[in-house]
Amino acid sequence: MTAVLTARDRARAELTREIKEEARRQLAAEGAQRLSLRAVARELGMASSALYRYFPSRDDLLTALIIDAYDSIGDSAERAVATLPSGGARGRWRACCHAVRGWALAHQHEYALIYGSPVPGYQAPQETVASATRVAAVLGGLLADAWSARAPGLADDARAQEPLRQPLAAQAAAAAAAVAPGVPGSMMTRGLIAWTQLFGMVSFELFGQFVGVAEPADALFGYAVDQMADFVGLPP
Amino acid sequence: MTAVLTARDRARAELTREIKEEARRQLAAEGAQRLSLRAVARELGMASSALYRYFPSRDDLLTALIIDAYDSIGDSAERAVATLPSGGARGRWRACCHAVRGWALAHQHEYALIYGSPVPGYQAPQETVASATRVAAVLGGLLADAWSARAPGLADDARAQEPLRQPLAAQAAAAAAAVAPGVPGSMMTRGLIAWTQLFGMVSFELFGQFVGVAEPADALFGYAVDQMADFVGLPP
DNA sequence: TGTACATCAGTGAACGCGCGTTCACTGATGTAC
DNA sequence: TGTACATCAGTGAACGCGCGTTCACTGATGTAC
Repeated sequence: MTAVLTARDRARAELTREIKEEARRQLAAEGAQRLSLRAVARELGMASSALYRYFPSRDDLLTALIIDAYDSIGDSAERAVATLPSGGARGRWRACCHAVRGWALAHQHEYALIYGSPVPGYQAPQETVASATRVAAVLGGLLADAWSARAPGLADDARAQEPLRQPLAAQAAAAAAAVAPGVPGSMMTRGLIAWTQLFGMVSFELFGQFVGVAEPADALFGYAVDQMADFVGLPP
Repeated sequence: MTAVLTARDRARAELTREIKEEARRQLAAEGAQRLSLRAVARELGMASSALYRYFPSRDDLLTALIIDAYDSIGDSAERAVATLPSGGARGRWRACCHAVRGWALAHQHEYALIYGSPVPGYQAPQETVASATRVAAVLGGLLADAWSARAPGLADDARAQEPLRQPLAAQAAAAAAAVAPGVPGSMMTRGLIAWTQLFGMVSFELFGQFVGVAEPADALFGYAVDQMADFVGLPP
């Protein structure tokens, strides 16, 4: 046994990647329900039974794709924010929100896989949680930055510190502890609301609710992003 | 030919209803992808080919269910508002939002059918639009009421009349003309944002994004509804 | 370094399933005269 | 009111499809001595 990968190990890693890539291609083309092990194997020129050496079942392949999708959109959001280290909280907020929408438009079926209706009969395992949290963590980080850099004594301050009732106060405190340390409950709750607004709007656009109402949705989206930045209390 | 329905006509109407009912039952139990004509026929004790006398294809049955679902949630929203004729715009706003969430929780797969990721290969025909608009029309109606009953000269007034850039101004004007006559563009745009927030939050709750974050989501939802009422400019 | 054995990847056939849709048919219901 | 014909509902068999998964197998790669 050696620390260097054997040829077998390398081949295995390589093929695992290829299987996921082909599966992702089919997912993008046809959607999750149409994704079939047999079609993936066919496209890869191997027997369908061979895939079982790599993924014990179709659900496990789906899980891998789900994790990859969460990581991919999380990456986008993180990179968008990282390229603007000095952009101010609002600039980074905008960048993050637009990165989310951009990723969603470019990966519609992957977006549907993770933010759309759950695949029937499929139960997402615990392993997806860490990846699923990344976008929320970026937004939460911005709230935390803005809060810790606040000008003390502003009117916003008071509003951000309105007391909340239980169980909302406890939920907000737990969420803040997880993604936005130091942020008070009321501001955190507003952050949660803005979070649902962001994905609600992207989903409406992708899933066809904007047909005849807001097409293209670029302007509405940009406006909403700024309104929500105000709403959560980011400085102008 | 007579105005009275023949026995044949009555039987046909009856069976059409029964088919939709059974289909809805399976939809609720298993989700849209698992809905099959054969299973419906089996449950009804008839040959699967017999269903083709009533629906030319599976997609047509789906369309009928989609329209029924939109009408059902639209009914809920309309009735919730109608029972509070003197409740004030905010009370009716709350009632409408809670009716939407309540319906969604009680009809999860039907909700997913109309507000979740589109069924692959299925294209919603034009006939669904009228039913799909009903909830938005209720919310828009509340905006229109609040706007026409406003106390002139308030600060809110000015904010509601901020000018918008194109194409947002045109989209907002068209939306207002459709569901909220008289409402200025900026207020209408806020209404659209609140609309996406409402369904975004319901979808997050139903589709599992709140796991470990906001469970139960009642308190957060109630809070968000009030925040959005403020946001669109409803009086307290 | 060479050999004997164990591990693993990949094959191809098969199982068992359920689906949407078509079609020629039988028998009942409705219609025109 | 009675009869001849047309319309329609429902049947049952069949077509053709694709799927996930299992299993006994072959041959290549890795490991221990």
